[in-house]
Amino acid sequence: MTEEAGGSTTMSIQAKVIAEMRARIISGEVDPGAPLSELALADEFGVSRTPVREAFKQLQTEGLVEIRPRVGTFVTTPSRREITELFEMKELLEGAAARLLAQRGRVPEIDRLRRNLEEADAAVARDDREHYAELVGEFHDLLITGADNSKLEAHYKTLMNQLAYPRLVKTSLDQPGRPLQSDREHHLVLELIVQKDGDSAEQVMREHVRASRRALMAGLPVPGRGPLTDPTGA
Amino acid sequence: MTEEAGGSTTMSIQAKVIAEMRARIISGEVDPGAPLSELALADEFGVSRTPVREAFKQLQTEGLVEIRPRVGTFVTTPSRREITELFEMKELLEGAAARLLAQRGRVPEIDRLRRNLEEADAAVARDDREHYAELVGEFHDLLITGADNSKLEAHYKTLMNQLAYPRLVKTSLDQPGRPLQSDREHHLVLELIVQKDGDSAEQVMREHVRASRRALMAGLPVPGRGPLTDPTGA
DNA sequence: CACCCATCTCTTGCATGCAAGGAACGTTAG
DNA sequence: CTAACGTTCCTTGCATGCAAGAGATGGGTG
Repeated sequence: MTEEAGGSTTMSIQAKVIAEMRARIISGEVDPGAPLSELALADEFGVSRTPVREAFKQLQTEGLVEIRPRVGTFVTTPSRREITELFEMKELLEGAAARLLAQRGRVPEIDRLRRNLEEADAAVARDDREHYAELVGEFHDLLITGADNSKLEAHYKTLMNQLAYPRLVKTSLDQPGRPLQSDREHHLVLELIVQKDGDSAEQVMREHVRASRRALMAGLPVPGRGPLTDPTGA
Repeated sequence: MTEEAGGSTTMSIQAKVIAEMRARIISGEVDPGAPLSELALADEFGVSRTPVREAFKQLQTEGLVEIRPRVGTFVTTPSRREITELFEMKELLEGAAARLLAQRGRVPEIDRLRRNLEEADAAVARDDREHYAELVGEFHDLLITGADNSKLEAHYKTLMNQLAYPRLVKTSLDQPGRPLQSDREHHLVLELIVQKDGDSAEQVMREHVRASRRALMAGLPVPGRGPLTDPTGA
């Protein structure tokens, strides 16, 4: 959160552990609910338990792992309710970002959003869902960045990490017709932003988030199934 | 963030350190920018450096301290820009909370808000700013709690901690006429919530936050002064 | 056969020791 | 007197050892 991932030089080894573990969790490389042994990770990275332990502490604050004292550390498994809450926050923050960006007027991010949509149009046209998924991520990131509020950006990233969003996007885009619809909604939002109509931009953006959430939920396996065997998910 | 403060029993000593340090920073007991020595704190709490160190790690993720590698750990000093950003987020989240609460309809928090305002009216009437400040904090907390979104609540708390809000409220209430005005705005917001007019509730709540921010900034010492000697405040 | 209890192992929590890197200070040269 | 340099002290980063607690596993009993 504070330092961004980069080269391996000048990066403390615990920063590397944090970046690596975060990537694994977000990408789904490690399953939700899976136990993370300090010792095993330490051996794997060739370091002692200490930096691994401190990495866990930070990942816990970010909401990615859960440390149960004297028991173990586990990858967080968001309950259904939490997922709903996370999307509510996503809608809120992205809507606000759209409005803020509209208020800022002509800034570089606008151009980058334009280029993003040009590429996206092409990707949709040739049904390249993989690439389109990346562009969707970039679109939302650009929107947030364009709001020019570092706190909003930081909290947004935390939320997306908890959702393991990159993994989810593809699911929603597998819904028939969703990519085209999504692309259209992006165009509309950008247009309203360019017109400096902040209110409408926020409104449409929020509706877009809700739509994407619906498409996503529809593509999920089964309501009660998944790694949510844990009864703590109230 | 994950565990709430409570009795000293069954609480790991690092949790105690975290709670204590957080309280000190928020209350202003330690000045922004002040160095926090691991060793000194460890001695004071009668523990080793390890739990203090882990506490720092978490407080850093919460944005309350800054760990400069090989140099030291310091209480964060939000730049002027960051304060603006934090208030922007405050406005956003509290506005959303008001709307969400309005949508929820009749819930216990509504009654608690009513009782809060009754007490607040009395406090304002007898010019008890101290007590009113507490009630203001409770009002906003109840609003957030009433939104029934744990993520929103968690992020809100983090933001308020970064603002060292409890300390700021009193400043803003020292503006002449501000308590009465503030109390009125609270009443209006609650009324709109009861009427289930979410849109208006959000709008009025956001305006209220902006007003309180203005009152607060007006009461601050001097724009460029204070512990903000750090030129990083772009 | 089912259930309860003791033990045993694996987990993390904390204490401590050592090393590397900054920053500040005193010193010395110009 | 000023400025540059070398040294010293203080800071955190990491490794390791020990102890306490939770969970699993086995044996014993009703």
